[in-house]
Amino acid sequence: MSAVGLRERKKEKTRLALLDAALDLFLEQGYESTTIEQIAGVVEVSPRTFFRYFTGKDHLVLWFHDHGEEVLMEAFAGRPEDEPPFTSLMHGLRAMVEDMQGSTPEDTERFLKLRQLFDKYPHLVGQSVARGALTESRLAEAVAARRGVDPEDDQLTHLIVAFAMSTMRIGFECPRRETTMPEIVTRIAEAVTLAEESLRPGWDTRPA
Amino acid sequence: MSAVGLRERKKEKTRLALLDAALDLFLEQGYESTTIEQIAGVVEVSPRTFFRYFTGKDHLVLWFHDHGEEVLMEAFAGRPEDEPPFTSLMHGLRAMVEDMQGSTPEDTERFLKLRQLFDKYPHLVGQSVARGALTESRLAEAVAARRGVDPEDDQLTHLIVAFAMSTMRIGFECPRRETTMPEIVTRIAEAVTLAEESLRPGWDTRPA
DNA sequence: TGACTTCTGGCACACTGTGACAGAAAGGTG
DNA sequence: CACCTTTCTGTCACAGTGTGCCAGAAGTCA
Repeated sequence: MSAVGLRERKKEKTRLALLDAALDLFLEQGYESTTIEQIAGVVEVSPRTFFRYFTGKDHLVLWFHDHGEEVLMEAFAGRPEDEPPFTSLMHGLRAMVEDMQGSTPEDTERFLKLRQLFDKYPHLVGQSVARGALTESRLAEAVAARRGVDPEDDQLTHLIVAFAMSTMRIGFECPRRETTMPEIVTRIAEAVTLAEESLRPGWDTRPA
Repeated sequence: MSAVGLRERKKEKTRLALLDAALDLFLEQGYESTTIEQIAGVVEVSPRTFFRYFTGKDHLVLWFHDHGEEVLMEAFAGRPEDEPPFTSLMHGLRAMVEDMQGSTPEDTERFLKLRQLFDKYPHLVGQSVARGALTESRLAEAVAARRGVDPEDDQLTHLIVAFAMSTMRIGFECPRRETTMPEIVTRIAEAVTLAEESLRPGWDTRPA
C-alpha cells in the first residue's frame, strides 16, 4: 500500500494530463479556438469530467497563480511580526522563486509554456491580474492585522500590498522574452531592487 | 435640423437605457442572476440588439473604466515632455477627477451605483483590474517613449505605470463605504499624497 | 466476496455570444 | 411626396460554456 491511494494518484494524473493537453492545444491552435471538448478528447475523458477538475477554461491558466498565492501567504505568515510589511512581502516573493526552482522539470516546462501563452494572448494577463485582485484583498487583511488597523480604513495598507504585487508582476512579466529559469529569476531580483530603490526607507511602517 | 440626427440620439438613448436597466437589475437581483434577456426586456429591445451596444455583460461594468482611460491618456499626452512621468500620471488622475465633477447628475448616479455594485460583487473588481492591464500596457508605451527607452526592456517604465495605477485604484476603491462625490474626491487626493510621500524624490527620472 | 464511498459519463438544460438575412426606420434627393 | 441608400433591428440557427441530476463504473476497506 502506497502512502496515497490509487484513486488519488489517478486523479492527479488526469489533472496534469488535462493541463498539458490544454497548454499544447492553446499554443498550437490558439486559446479561443480550443474547446473543452477537444481538451477532454485528448485525455479521453468526457467534457463533463473536465469541469470536475477545473472550474472553467480560465482556471487552466490560473493554476500557477493559485499555487503562488499559497506559497506567498504562507511565507508572509511565517515572517516576524515586527518586520516592515513590504520587506515581508518581498521575502514572500523570494519564497515563490525558491519554490519554482525546486519544482520538477515538468512543472518548469508548464510554467514556461504558460509564459509563452501570456505573451501570445495578452488578455490572459488580464485574467491573471483579475485573480491577483483577490490575492490583494487577502494580503491586505494580513498586512492590516500586522499594522493593527482596519483594512477598510487604511489606504497605506492597500498601497503596500498593491506596490508589492506590482513589483512581483513586473518581475515575472518584464520582459517576457526571457526563456530560461535562471534569466527569469535574475529579472525578478532586479525588479525587487528597483522597487526598493524607488521607495523611501520606512515608508511602509508609518502609522495609520 | 439639430446638430446630431435622430438616429444618433436614439442610439445614445437606448445605450443609456440599457446601462441603467442593467445597473438597477444587478443591484436588485444580483449580477449573475441577471440575464441579458431581462435587461433587453426592460428596454423593450431584442437580446440580439443588446450585443450591438455592448460587447457583453462585462462591458456594462467597464464603461467607466474605458472613459477614464481616454481622459487619462489624453491628459498625459498633454503634459510637458520634461515632466517626471509619475507626476504627469498624477495630473492625469486629477483630470479624471475633474471630468467626473463636471459630469451630469445622471452620470454621477451611474458611477455611484457602479461603486455599490463593485462593493457587493468583488469579482467585478477583478474584471475592472483586468481591463486595467490593457491600460497599463498602453500607458507603458507612452511613458517609454518619453523616457526614450524600449518598453520591452525597461522595467522601471512598467514600475512607474504600475505604481501610478495602484495609486489610482486605491484612491477610487478605498474605502468603498464613502457615498458622495466630495468624499470620494478627497480620498483620491489622499491616496496621491500617500503615494508621493512613499516614493523617493526623482525615483521616476532615473535612466534605464 | 460484499458493502461503501467516490468518480465518471450521459443527458437535459440555461445562458452567452456570433453570423446571416430579411424587413423596418432614418437620411438624403429629385 | 416618391424614391433610393444607409443604417439599425429582430428572428433564426448555431457553437460553446457551465451546471444539476442520476445511473453505473471503479476504487476502498472489511
